[in-house]
Amino acid sequence: MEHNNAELQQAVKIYKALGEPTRLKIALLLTEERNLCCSDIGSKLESVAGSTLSHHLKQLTDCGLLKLRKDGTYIYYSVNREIAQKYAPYLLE
Amino acid sequence: MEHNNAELQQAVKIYKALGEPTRLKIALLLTEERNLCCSDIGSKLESVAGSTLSHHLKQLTDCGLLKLRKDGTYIYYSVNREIAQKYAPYLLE
DNA sequence: GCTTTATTTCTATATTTGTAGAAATATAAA
DNA sequence: TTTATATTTCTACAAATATAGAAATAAAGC
Repeated sequence: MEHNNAELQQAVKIYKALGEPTRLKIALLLTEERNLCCSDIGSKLESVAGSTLSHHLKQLTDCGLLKLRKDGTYIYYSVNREIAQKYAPYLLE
Repeated sequence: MEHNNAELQQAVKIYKALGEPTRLKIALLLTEERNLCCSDIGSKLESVAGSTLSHHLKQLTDCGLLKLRKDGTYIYYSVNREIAQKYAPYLLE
């Protein structure tokens, strides 16, 4: 097994990110529909403060699970399908 | 997407279990080598108290990721490869 | 029976984490 | 420039969690 330490740490980050109900829902939303922005996602969830959402999106992005594209004031998020395939194909089912 | 609520909750549990360094290491150990008992695992990790290990193994078992087989005083753990394949094939790489 | 070994449960504690309000930053539109 | 919208950062706090020591439980061997 060639799981070096850096890869192991990334795996922990990814699984930690997905091991929380709101973040898993966000990840699933973004596999169904690409290019949603923060407020789009907020409106599809129930009662999550903007600051909380931002915090969750940061974790999902930092671990490499989400890609983002900035456009003006908006930031559009999508799932990095390669990473999802490797670590959590359940998302893509 | 047919992710019903029960399945979603299991997914959260699985990813939460894997989102912690010690537990991820345990899961990886058990994909390499089947049928290790609690104390075998303890001796392959560094400085983890028995009670802590028991706690981690419970989480990994409760979410369905580990199977166990009792034999006398020993409990042998193995990875449920079907679950791993679905949720975290990274473990099997 | 007693002793040893394996594991769990109980209890406590320090740390991490999810949450949101308020203030700050950034960009666009009027 | 002023206003509105999108997002982040700061701050605080309650809840969850990882940890381990001690006691309890369970099974095997003597």
